[in-house]
Parts: sequence; C-alpha cells; structure tokens
Amino acid sequence: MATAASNPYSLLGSGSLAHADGAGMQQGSPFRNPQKLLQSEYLQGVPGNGHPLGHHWVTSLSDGGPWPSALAGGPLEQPDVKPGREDLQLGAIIHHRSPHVSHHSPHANHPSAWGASPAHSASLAPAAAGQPLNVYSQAGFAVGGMLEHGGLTPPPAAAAAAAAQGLHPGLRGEGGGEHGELGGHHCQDHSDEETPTSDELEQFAKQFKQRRIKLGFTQADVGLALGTLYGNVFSQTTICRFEALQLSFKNMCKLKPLLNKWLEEADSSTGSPTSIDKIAAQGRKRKKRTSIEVSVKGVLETHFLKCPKPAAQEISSLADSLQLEKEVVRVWFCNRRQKEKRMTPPGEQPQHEVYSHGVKTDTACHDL
DNA sequence: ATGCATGAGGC
DNA sequence: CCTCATGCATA
Repeated sequence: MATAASNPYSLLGSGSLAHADGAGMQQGSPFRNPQKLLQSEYLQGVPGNGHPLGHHWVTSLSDGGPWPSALAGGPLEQPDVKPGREDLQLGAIIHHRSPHVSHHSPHANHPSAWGASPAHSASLAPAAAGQPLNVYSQAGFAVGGMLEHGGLTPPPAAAAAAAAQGLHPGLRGEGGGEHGELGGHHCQDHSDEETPTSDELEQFAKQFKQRRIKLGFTQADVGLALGTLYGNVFSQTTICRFEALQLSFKNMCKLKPLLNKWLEEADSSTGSPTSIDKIAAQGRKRKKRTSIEVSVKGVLETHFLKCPKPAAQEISSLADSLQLEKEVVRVWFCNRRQKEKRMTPPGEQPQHEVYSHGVKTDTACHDL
C-alpha cells in the first residue's frame, strides 16, 4: 500500500505520521463485524443498560434530540439548486400540521428510537416531485460530454428482469409485531409521501435493495441515476447505507422519495436511455485516510464509553498519548457519536420498543 | 460494507 | 467545537 506517496498531506511537516500504514495491513481482525466487539463493550461498559440487544442508539444528548421528533422540522426538502452543494439542512419548513393529525405535543425530549411515531406534522414536502429540475451550476469543469450513461440504462441482463412489479413502493406491512407507539397513532395511508414510519422505511429499504438487484443495478448506479434524474447525486456509500438503514431517521426520510422515484423510473424505462450529464466536482485533496490500529481503537472505544464527548483538552492529551493527531482523535469521536445515532443498532434488527431513558445526564468526565 | 474525512450550519 | 449529511478510499 502506498503510503504517502501520492498525498501531499502526509508529507507535511508533521513527521508524526509514520505509523499506521505499516500496521494498517496487519489487521487480521474480523472486519465483518466490528460491531460485535463494540457491543460487548457496551454491555460491560454501560451499567444502566443491560439489554442484551444493547441498542442504545437512542441516546440523545440534551443538546438536541434529533431524532424522531425531528420530523417536525420537515425533513424532506426538495433538492434545491445550490452552487457548491445541494445539501439542505432542514429546519426551515414547518409549522404546518396536517389536518388529520392529532398531534399531541411531542416533546422532543427523547429521541426515541425508530418505533416512535413520527407521524405528526406533515409538512414534509413531497415536493421533490414537484420540481425535478435542478441545475447544478457548479461543475468544476465542463464535462466534455463523455458520460452518457443515463440514469437508467440497465444492463442486458436486467432487461428481462421486469418481473418485480408486483410490489409497490408504498407497501407497508408489519414485520410481525406492532410496536408501542409513543404517540399512539399513526396515519398510515399515503403510500409514499408524508412522514414514513420506521417500519415503512425498513420495508422500503428491503424492497428497494431487492428490486435494485433484480434490475441489475449497483448501488453506485443508483446514486448516479439519482443525480442524472433529479439533480442529486449520491455515492455508492449513501445508497448502501440507506439499504442498510444506517442513516439517521431524518436522512432516510429525505432519501426515500428519491429512491422511490428511481424505482418507478427504473422499471418503466426499460430501455429508455435517460442520458443526461453528470456533475463532476472534484479537485479537493483529501487527507489520506488514517488507519488507526486496532489496539488504539480499543483505547478510543474505552474512552468513548466513559465519555462520549471529551473536552478539547482531553482530546489533546489522549491524542498525545496515542500518538495521533488531535484532529484525528476529534474526528474519531465525532464519527463514533454519529454512528451511535444511526438506526440499525449494531448487529440486531431494529427492535420496536422504546426504552426512553432519556435522562442521560452528560457527566463531564474528567480523569486527569 | 465501512472507516476516516470534509464542510455547512448552529450555538 | 458540535452535529449531520455525505463521500473517498479502503478492507
């Protein structure tokens, strides 16, 4: 593995990075499920939480229960056109409750898990459907017209695979068990618009994956197609995470309509080359991925359990003792926290039950 | 499929 | 500095 050969970053003045690369390859660890390990650690590390399933992604910090209730903020927004990036942080649309929704005051205090009925407030805009056209006015350079692989140009193999139409997108079926809703109601009626429930998302993700495969598309294809079709390109990573329910609830809600549309397009356009262009925004030099040794990761994990949000100084000393850049450690914690908030708790299928032990007092953990 | 990273937006 | 959405690079 080339070390810093091609990246300017490593060559910087900091010679402190002569590390991981060598060790990086020696990771004979079971990468299949690193989560297992985490899980076990959690169990022993988290006293109050002895659930065998250990799903405590419900953890939410007081600084903002992002989750289920977040829907109230209007998670879905249509892709707007923004030079640079088109990501939209929701948060602007709102107070607009649907008439049929009773809406009890959902206290955003606990970020209950997925089982929570996010059904209140329906201002999510299905608008994505309204105006599909977007112009990405920022292509680093004009594409000389090379990529004309439309969003949908199924490989021959997929051509015959049009049999999957039996299921429709909006199909919601209970996986086999109602979950106690917090709100106690859900308005399940519309197939796709409105706020989906976690169940719906689960179902959808599953179906999506199946169909996608049947049609012969890769996750990357889909990501690209979304871009050519609706203006929002996504990477294979994102599609993958969607299918695996590894995105935040909000994020899942935002992507669902898009993917849904793609599905429709996909099976209908069996042969119509929706060729458009694609955007290419590159040029940014990324820092080479620092691979952290397993042993070091272990240490970090331990610290994380003790204190998921270490202070800057603590990060510094930790970084120092681990011989890592402070930034690396900081980012590690950020990512770790994020992971904690995703669905699909490590290993298990999302359970529908809400253990709202929302009172997670952030204890400033100091140990110096 | 995932780990580490970037960046916008928010306090 | 954090959160959150996202993705390059990699195992």
